[in-house]
Amino acid sequence: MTSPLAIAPEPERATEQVPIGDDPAALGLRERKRRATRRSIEFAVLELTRDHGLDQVTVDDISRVADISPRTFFNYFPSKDAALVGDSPFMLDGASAERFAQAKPGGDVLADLFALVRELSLGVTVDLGLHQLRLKVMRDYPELFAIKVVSMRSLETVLTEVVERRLAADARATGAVEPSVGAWHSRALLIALVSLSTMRHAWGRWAESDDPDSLPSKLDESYRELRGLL
Amino acid sequence: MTSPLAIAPEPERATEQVPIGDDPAALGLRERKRRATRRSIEFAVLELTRDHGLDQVTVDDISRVADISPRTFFNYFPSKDAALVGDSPFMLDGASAERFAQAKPGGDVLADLFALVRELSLGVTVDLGLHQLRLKVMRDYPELFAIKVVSMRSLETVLTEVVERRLAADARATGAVEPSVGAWHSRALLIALVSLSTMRHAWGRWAESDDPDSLPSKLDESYRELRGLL
DNA sequence: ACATGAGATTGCAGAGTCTGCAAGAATTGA
DNA sequence: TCAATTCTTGCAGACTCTGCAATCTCATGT
Repeated sequence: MTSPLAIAPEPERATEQVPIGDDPAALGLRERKRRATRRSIEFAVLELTRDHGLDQVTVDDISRVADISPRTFFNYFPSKDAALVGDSPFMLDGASAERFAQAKPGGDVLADLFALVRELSLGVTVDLGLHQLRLKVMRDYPELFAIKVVSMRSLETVLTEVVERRLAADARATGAVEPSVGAWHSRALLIALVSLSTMRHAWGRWAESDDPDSLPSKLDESYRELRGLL
Repeated sequence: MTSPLAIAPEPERATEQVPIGDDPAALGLRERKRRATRRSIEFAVLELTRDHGLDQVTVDDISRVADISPRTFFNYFPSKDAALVGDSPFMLDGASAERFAQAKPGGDVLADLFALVRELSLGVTVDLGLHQLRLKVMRDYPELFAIKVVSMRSLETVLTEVVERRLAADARATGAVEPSVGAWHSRALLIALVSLSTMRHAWGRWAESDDPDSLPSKLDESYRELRGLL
């Protein structure tokens, strides 16, 4: 074990150089090859798992199928698990986060947060085949959900931070002086956690469904159900 | 990797023979030794981590400090991580679960569930020294929270199942025919997830605090804050 | 007290994950 | 085409974890 739960993707490749909308052909040969390799690894690990079972797949197997050396596998993923679960479908970009953090005060923070997440989910472009294969495998091995959840841990941090900023801005605007900074943090954390579990709920139902485009609507449903709970 | 995330404690030791209230001396020598060994392993891994860092601790080190063979380590814990995070403080026992599942219909499921969890948390008897050491280490390495969360995955399953039974019983009693079984399951899952994230919230604040007995009150606070959100 | 069996500990061999390093191959930009 | 950069690969090595079989310890009935 290097550090427990090495799941996050590679330590941030430089995205600066890559053309924004990641056009198909506008990419250099290097980047295209890299993506292809990454994809073939993800396919390999999923197919092998589907066909032989979660515990029966070794990095050697994966590498053989993906046609790379075992060493190269670890240039792409920090662990076997990471290749299995893939990246988080939710990626908060700075601009949206800023907009949320500085929305007009007095609004419903939870509702706004969900609107934000929903918007992000619209931008999710999944590789169809990969996506469906992954969902199928995850249905067979629910343990993977847990890994997936852990891989979203960074999202928890980011969400908490942005909610905290929002709460602070709100309070500043309305003049309502909340007790302490700690209280805001606590509240922000709770909001983030509840949102995340609702996202997880939606995500799970999305995984069960057969419509890869239904994530936003699942999010809506889960959010509505959440409000109904209370 | 055997199965990803081997974190759950040993495959259910027979609890039948052990005197109910696990009295100190009433236990056989065997059981007492076993507990001592387990404890010394947990201590060893935490102390080593505190002193040398999460990534610098090997099973060999742990075994040396705990004075057992490396092989024996794995007789007690399925993985290094498992020893690090220890058992879940929440353990749903059959009787309480049953009582919850069959409570009078029409009640507030979420509230009842929290009452149940709160009650469980009262029964948590933590080894003071171990507990505080663990919290200290977890403060230094927040990644461990993620592992802890994963280790509570079984709780998610159990909670969902019991909530589902409760919902079913409720509906049967009131005659209100919910659409489908799937809807119940979905609802139960959401309730379980939201409860878990609130528990996690409380747990985190408990970990930050210095009062090892404050878990129930933290749960109350988090629950109240949750209701305030909506 | 003693024999017997169930349960625990240990060493060993072996499979598997993951890292650092350095040499060699491919891509890029000028 | 040349030089800089970036990738891939093989190799050695540290570490995690499992199955097996020998040995030792505790529990139990007589």
